[in-house]
Amino acid sequence: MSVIDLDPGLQEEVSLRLARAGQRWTGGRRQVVGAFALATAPLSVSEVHDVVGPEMPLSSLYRILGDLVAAGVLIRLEFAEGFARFELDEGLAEHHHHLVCTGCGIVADLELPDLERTLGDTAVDIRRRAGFEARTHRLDFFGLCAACT
Amino acid sequence: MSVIDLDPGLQEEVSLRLARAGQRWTGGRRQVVGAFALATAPLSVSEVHDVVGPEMPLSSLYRILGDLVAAGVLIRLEFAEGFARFELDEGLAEHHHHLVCTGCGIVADLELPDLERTLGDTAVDIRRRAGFEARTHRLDFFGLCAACT
DNA sequence: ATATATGCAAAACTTTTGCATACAA
DNA sequence: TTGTATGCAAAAGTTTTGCATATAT
Repeated sequence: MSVIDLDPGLQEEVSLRLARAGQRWTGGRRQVVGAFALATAPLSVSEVHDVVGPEMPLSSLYRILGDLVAAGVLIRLEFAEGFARFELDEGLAEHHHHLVCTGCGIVADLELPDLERTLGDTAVDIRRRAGFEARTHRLDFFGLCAACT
Repeated sequence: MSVIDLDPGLQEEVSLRLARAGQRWTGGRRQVVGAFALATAPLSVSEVHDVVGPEMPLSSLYRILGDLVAAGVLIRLEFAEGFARFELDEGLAEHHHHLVCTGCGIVADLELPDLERTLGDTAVDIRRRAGFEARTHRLDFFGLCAACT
């Protein structure tokens, strides 16, 4: 695998979150975080594996991904594909949503700043109506990408 | 398992969708659809199994769930739990969203009619901006339920 | 009668875990 | 040095599939 130069700000914030979780800033975790720093859409385990290289055993990769989720560096997503995807957690990347093409399966990131205010208001409303304390939300659109239309 | 009386309107629409997919309205599918007609939140395979009873082999249940998804009767969801959940597809139940408690894992349905108009506008905007033809969307809120707060 | 659906058994695929060794702090 | 992380091997959990039999139309 190649050495990826991480953005210093990202690196600092990631190692802080690892430290808070009692975790160390190791070569394996550096490689995996590097893969996500380059990504513009959520990555599957096998896509991360392709980036970090086959030298990393899948068992280690799964363990590292779980550790990074536990440390608040990654979040785990699923798109009804039968396997998990991961992306950088809040504060390490802009909050965004997803476009999922039901034709070819490609997943693209999408930022909707105008909608965020509305969704924030909705979260307040949900707390009043249902007593449910919404912390985060997830919004995905499903349809056909330009190539599949 | 007990015999569940399906709502006649639901039954008619489901058997229509099955027929369009070249599928038959069988006892097993009737039981499974019955389980979803009673549900107020997405069901996991094991929850459906609990309702229809242990006489139905898991292989048959998985096959029936796949068939019902193919026929447009159910949609498959995943909430990063490591397994799939299913619920009735559009037109067989009101369009709704989900509240997922990160404390106890419970998933509740939530209708947000006011937000639907905004999301529809957003879909139009996405088509203009990204050339992506959004057909449906999915919005889930994650946080703590009243009991877990 | 004929094609589809189901049950059983086996397997495939994703993900997790035990334990010995290697590494970060 | 000391506890955490990784590699290897094995297993667990979820989901899929082949084939013979049963069922819906």
